[in-house]
Amino acid sequence: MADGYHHGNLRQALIDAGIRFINENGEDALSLRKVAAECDVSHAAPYAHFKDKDELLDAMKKSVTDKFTVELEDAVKDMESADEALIAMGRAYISFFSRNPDYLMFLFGKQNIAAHLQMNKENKDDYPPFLLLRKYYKKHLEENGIKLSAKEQEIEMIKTWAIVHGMASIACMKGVKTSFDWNDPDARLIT
Amino acid sequence: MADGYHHGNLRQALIDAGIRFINENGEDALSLRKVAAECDVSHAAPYAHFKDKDELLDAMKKSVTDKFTVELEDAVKDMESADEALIAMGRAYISFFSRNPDYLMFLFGKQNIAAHLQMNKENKDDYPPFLLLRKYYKKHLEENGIKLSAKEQEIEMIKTWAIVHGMASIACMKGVKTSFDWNDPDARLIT
DNA sequence: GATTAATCTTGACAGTGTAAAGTTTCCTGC
DNA sequence: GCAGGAAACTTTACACTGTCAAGATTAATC
Repeated sequence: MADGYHHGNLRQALIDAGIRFINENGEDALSLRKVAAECDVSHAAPYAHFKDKDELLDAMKKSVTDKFTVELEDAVKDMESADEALIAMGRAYISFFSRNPDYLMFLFGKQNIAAHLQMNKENKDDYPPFLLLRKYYKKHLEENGIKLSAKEQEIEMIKTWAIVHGMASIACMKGVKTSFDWNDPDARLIT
Repeated sequence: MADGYHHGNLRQALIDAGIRFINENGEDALSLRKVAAECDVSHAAPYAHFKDKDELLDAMKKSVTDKFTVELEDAVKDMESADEALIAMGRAYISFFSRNPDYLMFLFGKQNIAAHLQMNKENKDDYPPFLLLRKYYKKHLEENGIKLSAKEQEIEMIKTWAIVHGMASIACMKGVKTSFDWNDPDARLIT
């Protein structure tokens, strides 16, 4: 069912080829026509599945985000305490982008992560990794008997996310060389 | 001297027009030809001043980085203690990108900040904002009589930078809505 | 088996970055 | 003052891009 005029599953093939392509050549070099060619299909074929280039990029971002979320969930899954879970999550977060530095800017580059996820407007901050953080951060507060106001809670949580996301960002800055070893397990991330 | 065949100061005019353009239309919409047209000059004229589009973009980034650095230095200048200086610097950092969210991805988007700054290869991490942080962080350690190994020092400093840069990044994520007020002076940034 | 919808191809168009060759102006030494 | 060369700019050209419209092919439905 993959031969002949109809491709079979072109939509997914385009997404996969696109992700493979930016891994090898970077986002800038990606063009609709090359992705189409990679799938042995004419340059206008993608328009049967995506409104425009951005819609393909959004689908690719969603696919990468899914992989990212799975890694975070895996890291957290066998941890006994919420504290351990948070640390494991932070390490997985940084590790993911250290291994795939191009993904950081691919995912957050346009900064409208709401666009490629279909976030419902009532609950705007349901970015999956953020949801996971929120869940374990709450658990962490409970387990340690820490009482904070809703506002303080949000601030502390964002600070936790910020340090992790900031480290991932710095780790991905090719121009800045630090003596920091991003995979050093001795470097504590969460205070 | 700005009329006729020779423009006078086309190089700077292109940089300024380019920055103005991405402020209004975003980086994606920027093209060499439009910037050239904005300066009333033919589409190939920029090649007398820049090797290619990337070189113009690098010059624009350098210009934005300079403005950014000035703001950081201004924020720090009248502070008495290094602790105050660090906090002021962090707020100025976040404030700058909160006011100009497009700049964050413009500066760090390609992640090769070494490219648009002429960093000498011996001292790779002399990114101006980073140099400023290093200076005041050292002062902070001295003033408070804190003794750390070189490695610990680096780790703590990166953590400080990470939380500030991470907050700036999150503040710029249009898709993620937090209840965090990025200009709230009560939100302490440095521990 | 005819109709219809989905998928894909072909051809076209304006916009892009960039290179080559030609034109205009400025600058320097005499 | 003026030749000659360097710098700045224009014109022309080309390959590549995203996107649209029209047509061809296949799959799905009744």
